Amino acid sequence: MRIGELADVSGVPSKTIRYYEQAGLIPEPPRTSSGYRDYPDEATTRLTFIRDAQHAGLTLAEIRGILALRDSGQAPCDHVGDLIQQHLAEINRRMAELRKTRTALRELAQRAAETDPASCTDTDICRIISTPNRHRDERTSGWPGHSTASASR
Amino acid sequence: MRIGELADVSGVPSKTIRYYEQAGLIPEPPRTSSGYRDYPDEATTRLTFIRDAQHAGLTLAEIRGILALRDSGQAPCDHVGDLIQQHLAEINRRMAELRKTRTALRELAQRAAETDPASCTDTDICRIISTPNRHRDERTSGWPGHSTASASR
DNA sequence: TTAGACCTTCCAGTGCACTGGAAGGTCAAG
DNA sequence: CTTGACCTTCCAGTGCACTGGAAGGTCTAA
Repeated sequence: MRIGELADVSGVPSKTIRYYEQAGLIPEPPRTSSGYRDYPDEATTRLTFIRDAQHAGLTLAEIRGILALRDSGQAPCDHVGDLIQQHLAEINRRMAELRKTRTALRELAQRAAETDPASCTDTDICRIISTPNRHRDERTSGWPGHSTASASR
Repeated sequence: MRIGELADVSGVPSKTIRYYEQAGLIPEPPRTSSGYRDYPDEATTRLTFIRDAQHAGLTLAEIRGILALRDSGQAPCDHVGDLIQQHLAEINRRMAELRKTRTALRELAQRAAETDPASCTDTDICRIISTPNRHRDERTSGWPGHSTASASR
């Protein structure tokens, strides 16, 4: 498979695929006689994994580490086991943070549901909501006063 | 509370706090007579939320949107409800991706546990594992051959 | 009153993850 | 044999999220 086809099936641009190679995320593929990159089918799986992990918020450096671990396959010394555990802990940490954010958002949805939607007829208000601080020097300080009884953590 | 204290209690550098203000993530606080920023206690909660959401993989633009929604408080028109639902969907998407990554990592841990740790005595091998492609022009193409029976998705 | 810690604005630089474009080689169809 | 799509390398630029540093004002403690 040449780079363009891989780009099509994986949804990752050719440019980005070359960049990933250069960044050590995917190994250098064999070349055709004319110098074109010639990818095996597994390449799509790998790119899919990279994109999944990335959308989940992992950096390329972290993903590179995970992939390297995975590629090593035959040499899982204690150190590698530790690394895997570290990555798992990191992922669990991130999921916890995502859950917190989701909870905050659900509370918001709750508040929104409880207020009468009919009370908003002017589209300008919504525009203000979606783009804050576009209209400076308001009279108010802007700090929301909703119950935040002293800081946690 | 002045910016330095807020930085200390929240763990977010003063520079970054000013940057968040300029970026519309936190409102402009009142100033002391000498022009120093004077933050209310809620500021720490807000910074904590920003950091949580960020560690979860949300961009500042997304977080800004969520905070703006939250600040609006009293004007939840249908449009705002939609936005909340969009953000929730996005977060669920990200959590699904995080779960996929975690599953991949757990399989890895499984493989590592099944192989004899005593088979690895040389620290060099581990060093190779943690920093791939630092040693180019190897004889192998580098593509791992482990069972990836045709691409999914 | 002066040292030192803290604050202000402004502007420039950094690292990550791409992304665009130039300049040129390859290949199948017309 | 030429057109056009595809590929190659290399280098430069972009957007995001900071981060550092200059130049200067403020405040407390010795």
